[in-house]
Amino acid sequence: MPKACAPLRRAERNGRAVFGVSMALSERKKKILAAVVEEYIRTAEPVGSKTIAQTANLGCSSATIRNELAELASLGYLEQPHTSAGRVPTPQGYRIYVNELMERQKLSLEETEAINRSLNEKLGQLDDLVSSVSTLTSSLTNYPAMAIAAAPAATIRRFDLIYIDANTFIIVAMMSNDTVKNKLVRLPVSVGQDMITKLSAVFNANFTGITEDKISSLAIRAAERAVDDTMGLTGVIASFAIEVLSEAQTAETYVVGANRLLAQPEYQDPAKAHALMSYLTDAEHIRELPSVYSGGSGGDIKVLIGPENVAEELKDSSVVLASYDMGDDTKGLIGVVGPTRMDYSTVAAKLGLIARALSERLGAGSQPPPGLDNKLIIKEIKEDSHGQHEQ
Amino acid sequence: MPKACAPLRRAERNGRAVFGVSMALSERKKKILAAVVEEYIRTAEPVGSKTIAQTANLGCSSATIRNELAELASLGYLEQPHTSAGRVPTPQGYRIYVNELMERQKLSLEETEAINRSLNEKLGQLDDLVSSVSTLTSSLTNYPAMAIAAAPAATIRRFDLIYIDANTFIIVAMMSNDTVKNKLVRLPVSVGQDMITKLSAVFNANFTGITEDKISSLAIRAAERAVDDTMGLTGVIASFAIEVLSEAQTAETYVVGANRLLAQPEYQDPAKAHALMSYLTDAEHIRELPSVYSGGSGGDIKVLIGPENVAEELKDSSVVLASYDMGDDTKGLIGVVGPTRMDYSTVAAKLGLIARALSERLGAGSQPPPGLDNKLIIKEIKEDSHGQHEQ
DNA sequence: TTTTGGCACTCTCAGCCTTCGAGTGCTAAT
DNA sequence: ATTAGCACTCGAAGGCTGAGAGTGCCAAAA
Repeated sequence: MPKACAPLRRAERNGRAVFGVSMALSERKKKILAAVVEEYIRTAEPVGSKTIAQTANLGCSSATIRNELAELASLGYLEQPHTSAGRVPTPQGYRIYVNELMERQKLSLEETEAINRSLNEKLGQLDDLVSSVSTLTSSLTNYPAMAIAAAPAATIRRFDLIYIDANTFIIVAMMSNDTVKNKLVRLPVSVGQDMITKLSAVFNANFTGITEDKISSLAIRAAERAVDDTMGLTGVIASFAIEVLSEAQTAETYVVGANRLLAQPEYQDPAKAHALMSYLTDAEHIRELPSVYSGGSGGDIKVLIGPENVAEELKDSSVVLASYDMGDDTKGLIGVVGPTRMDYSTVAAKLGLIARALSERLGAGSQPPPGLDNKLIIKEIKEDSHGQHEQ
Repeated sequence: MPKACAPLRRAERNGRAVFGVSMALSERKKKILAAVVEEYIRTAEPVGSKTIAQTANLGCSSATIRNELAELASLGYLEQPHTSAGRVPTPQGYRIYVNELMERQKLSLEETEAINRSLNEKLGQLDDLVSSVSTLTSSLTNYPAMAIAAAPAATIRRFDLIYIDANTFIIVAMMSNDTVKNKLVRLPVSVGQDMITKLSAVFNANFTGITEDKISSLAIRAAERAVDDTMGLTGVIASFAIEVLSEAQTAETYVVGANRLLAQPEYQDPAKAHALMSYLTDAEHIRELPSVYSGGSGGDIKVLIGPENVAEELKDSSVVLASYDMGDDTKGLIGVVGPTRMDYSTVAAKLGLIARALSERLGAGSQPPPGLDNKLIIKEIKEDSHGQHEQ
């Protein structure tokens, strides 16, 4: 019968705060809550008083723990699936855990290195940044991951028309966000080099530096007259411009590893898994995430637990988000979805590391390139080529 | 007691062929087999003699059917999950059904139109052809779908270097398969317009029309000397060329709608679903499909039933493949994965329709463009810009 | 010789009951 | 304030049973 178990200070009794709100749990309650959450995260089974008495070594007996558990339950941080089962954290319980109790996990040196290594590799392998980041995050956390690159409205900085032959030319548009878009145009009629030059001039004069909504059919008509275009070439180029602009506006999203959900016991029910996977699969839904992230400024990790999510489909899952800086005005977001019983501390640590690493690489490398090591430059500046896509 | 049930010809008795092999099932056996397969496809439940006696109206009693079923079972076309259950088709049973019994389904006019309409829409909406085709196929069949565009080794037809400012230029490569690749290059040092011109000339002279393996470091060194390059610019451009060439070689693949598996009763077991989904998620695996398709020449539909698949993961699923013609030498493949109890006739019909429609659109539109209707041209020739990706 | 009605038999599935064990809540003692 | 102890609750697992679906076979009918 050890006596190591310090009695509560009077004011703390019953878990009431000394002043006001519910923020004051006795030290012991905190420890117990944390133990329950961690044990439950590990095993996915309701946690009983005995287990806690053994693992967390407060010097209390299971009976004492039982009393504490009952109070934590009446405070709304724990609940019982049924009368004679152990306790399971409620969303509020997880919230307290994430906010106050969870120890910010330090990844081991090996892990950190492993992540850095993968980052280097992956960023080179696939050429679509958003896709690689998402793939990487998913495989590092073992949860489905999403990545978003929200670009602010871009404009076309400059047009180049490359004359190939009488029936063919290429449109190249250099965008304000330093990406380059192009298209090959084949014509059923001949066009001269001079026409191409004229077109180029007109478009550079009238269609650069403006956003999509500023392109009026009037302007297109005007351009058509200006170059004396009877073949609809102006239209072709204008369409390209419009398309490229609207494309630059919509955030690029990627979701990878949805199938990993099936490994989690909470998604053993195929109907549940299906519902969530379908939700994640729709890019529209993913695009809504940044508005949700709003709170945390750069680098911050935001955790949305169960019902804290707005989307009905996510109500009993959790989402962890981190933002990274893409150098120009672009902000990227990476996130992970999982059961509420998610390993928050590890996920948060990994997401944070990835986000920071990305910000450094992209943020730093972008303005003045660091050197002329080909491989590096290529990977850093690279942006628009095309590859095969996973999932 | 109807007498409509024609007796078997003597030679057909016991399902033995008149000459040689097993290809001769009595008419009645065929009808019964087809009925079992179709009923099982519909309900996913073992089919009993009574059900068949009622649905397929051969004028026989259930007892007769029972005898026939027993023979079909001993021939290996049907099996029983347990002694007192109905019959379920074996892979061989499905094979006979697909080869001989299945009526080539004619899609209704509405369906055909619906598909054509979606094709028009989708081909315009998303800009990545392979992705759209895959998405479309999946949503039309309600099974996971994959699409592959296998390109024969391409070469670079021509380089253009666009000078932006002292620190910046764009590389544009026009490929032999009529796609265009580009990259923006930022430099830490200044380059003159003249240098850019020189580089362009050298690369157009020495690095066009060759495949990746023909680019030697010797040639790059030579080019470097030719333009008197001390800044590694040659390397940057060469790297780009190599990358773009190898990228053009690897087949572009896309898999969409893996989550649809979860709707099928045979994948209610999350472990199974997970295994298959993970398999499908890996682009490497998908790239192996064309070799499997080998058999069918263009337009043909190929069906792989259960154990006919080479990959272990597909051994109790089926795959339906169709190829389409992408105009140039490129062949595309679309496919659908599902349980062996797949609705082969509908899926085959839909896949066929999609493949034919694609071949027409892409094959026809490519050589001499049909007219100068912008929207159309844009969609048909379009190939390289970049959008958001589903899934 | 083929078909058919009939019957015995088999096997699964769903429901019900029982048992077992984990875990609680309460109480009395410290 | 803590704890040991005990009665109690409840779900999960196992066994049993009856119902139902379906078969296989046989003898009679066509």
